[in-house]
Amino acid sequence: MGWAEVSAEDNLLKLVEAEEPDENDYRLQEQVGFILRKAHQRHVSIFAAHIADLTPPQFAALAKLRDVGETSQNQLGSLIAMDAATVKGVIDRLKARGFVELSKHEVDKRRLLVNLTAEGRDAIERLIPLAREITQETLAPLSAKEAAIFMKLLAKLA
Amino acid sequence: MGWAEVSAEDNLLKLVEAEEPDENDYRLQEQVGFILRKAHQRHVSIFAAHIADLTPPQFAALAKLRDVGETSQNQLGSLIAMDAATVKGVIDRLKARGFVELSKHEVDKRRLLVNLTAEGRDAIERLIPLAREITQETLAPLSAKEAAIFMKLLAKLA
DNA sequence: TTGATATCATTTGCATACGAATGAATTTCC
DNA sequence: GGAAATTCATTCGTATGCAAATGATATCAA
Repeated sequence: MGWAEVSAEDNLLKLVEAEEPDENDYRLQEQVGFILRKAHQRHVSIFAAHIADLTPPQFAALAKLRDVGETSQNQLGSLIAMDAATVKGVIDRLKARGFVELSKHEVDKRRLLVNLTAEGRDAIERLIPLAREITQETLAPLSAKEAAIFMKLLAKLA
Repeated sequence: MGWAEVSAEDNLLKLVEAEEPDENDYRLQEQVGFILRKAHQRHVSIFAAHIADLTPPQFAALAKLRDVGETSQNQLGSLIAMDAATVKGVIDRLKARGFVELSKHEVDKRRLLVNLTAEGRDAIERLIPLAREITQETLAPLSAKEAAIFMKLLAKLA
């Protein structure tokens, strides 16, 4: 096969590819959702290796309560991106462990107020240094500059 | 208070800060794990809006079976990042819907082989174009160049 | 004021996700 | 060949995560 024929075939191929970029070609491992799920799994695993007795959602609830003080259960949920059903379970388990206490709102009787106990406050203060390590280890595959770019883009996406 | 005194205080502050960069300052919403969780939630929500009758893990199983053909249940799990317990539930539900069929490995009697049914193959072929839209919409907050960078860094992280 | 809406919380049902324990079958290694 | 280790799959328990339905309370508006 001569040089010109190969070139013609190449050009035809390119034309076809331009029309149908990847008709039969769907690569699961390159899809953002699939990799996002794996990255999240990896982070949860790193978290568990550093903080064995609390899950990331439980930690998030304690950390946010430390920031904002007493809030209603649903309000806390919206601050840490959990719907009402999910946050209830998280708070129930934190209450069972003595990290938070619940009380009724005086005025609005619908609201259930959540607050840290002394034990909960001790726990979150003790765990925050470990959480810093978790963040570092999660980002460890990236250079400092890459990590900064990644965080900016990830925030845009979330 | 004189100029020199202010300067001395500033220097002291800077020294202290250099030792303890952010003792009391832990911002949950800036931690990679927290944002990763939110980004993943957003993607799942976009997925559900486009593909209502299948979850992302179920879709991943079908898409991978389309790629590799018949495999054992555990092997499929490792290809799509699911442990044995999780993949079993996913495959059970796909089987109940007629998308996959199970058979015993002739030689190695421990293995449970999974394969697409004709219906499963039709479904995945039909859904792949929607999955492309899901990827696009998930990445929509980023420019093309940003998306390319993000995917490269995310892959490094996962 | 009261009737429609909206908000807060709970419950149920379903679907990941994973550690740990178990049992069956296979492989490895002495 | 046979004991030990490994692999495949299942089951159980616990913990998110979300949709949908429900009940109680609050707010809005006619």
